[in-house]
Amino acid sequence: MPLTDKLNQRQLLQHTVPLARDFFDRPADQLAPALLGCVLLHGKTAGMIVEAEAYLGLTDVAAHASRGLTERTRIMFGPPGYAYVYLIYGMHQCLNVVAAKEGIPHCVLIRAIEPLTGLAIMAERRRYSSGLLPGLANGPGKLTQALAIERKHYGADLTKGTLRIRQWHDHPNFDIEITPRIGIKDNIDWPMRFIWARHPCVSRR
DNA sequence: CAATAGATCATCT
DNA sequence: GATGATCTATTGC
Repeated sequence: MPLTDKLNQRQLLQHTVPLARDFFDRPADQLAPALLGCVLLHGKTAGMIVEAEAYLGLTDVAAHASRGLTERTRIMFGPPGYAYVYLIYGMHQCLNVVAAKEGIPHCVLIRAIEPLTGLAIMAERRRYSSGLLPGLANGPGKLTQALAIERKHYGADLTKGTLRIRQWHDHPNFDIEITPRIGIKDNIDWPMRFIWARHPCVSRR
């Protein structure tokens, strides 16, 4: 049972518009819900963001940037709209979107997408053959592998280029559910995980 | 179904 | 030298 694209590349570009830099210029807890429903593209593959977590920089012990500026966290201290990509558990890449103004190291972790175009390419990259849509990119490590996002994309400009985020001309209507974040040890009760409510492609139902 | 072990390495202490 | 913003396979109920 091969997965079929919901849209082709032309239709996707026709129905979406680029995001300007100032779209990203807000605190992470406001950017995260705003990114739900937006489309993340890389080359011939793309998916709609359905789950994201906010990390609030210096005021958030769970955030990498809370312990200050290092070689790894440098990009978060710069202007918004750039990619913060890092390796976790020795094997998975995680994609974050830098939020807020220069000097304020907020970011949003993209945790799940609904695959829209290039599904066959994504399935091949993940060696995924179950034919079930939800499992293809419902997790931070799964989506980066499906979209071939790696550490070389650290610092990529997400407003343009091959790795980028666009917004629907007609933004979809949906409820947002907010829960605590996944997999962290500090600030575990903070409700900073934003989910497209009842969407099948969210991680950890 | 839920719980858990193991894989694996850049980054920071 | 320890530690993860994870995933998968496997075990056990």
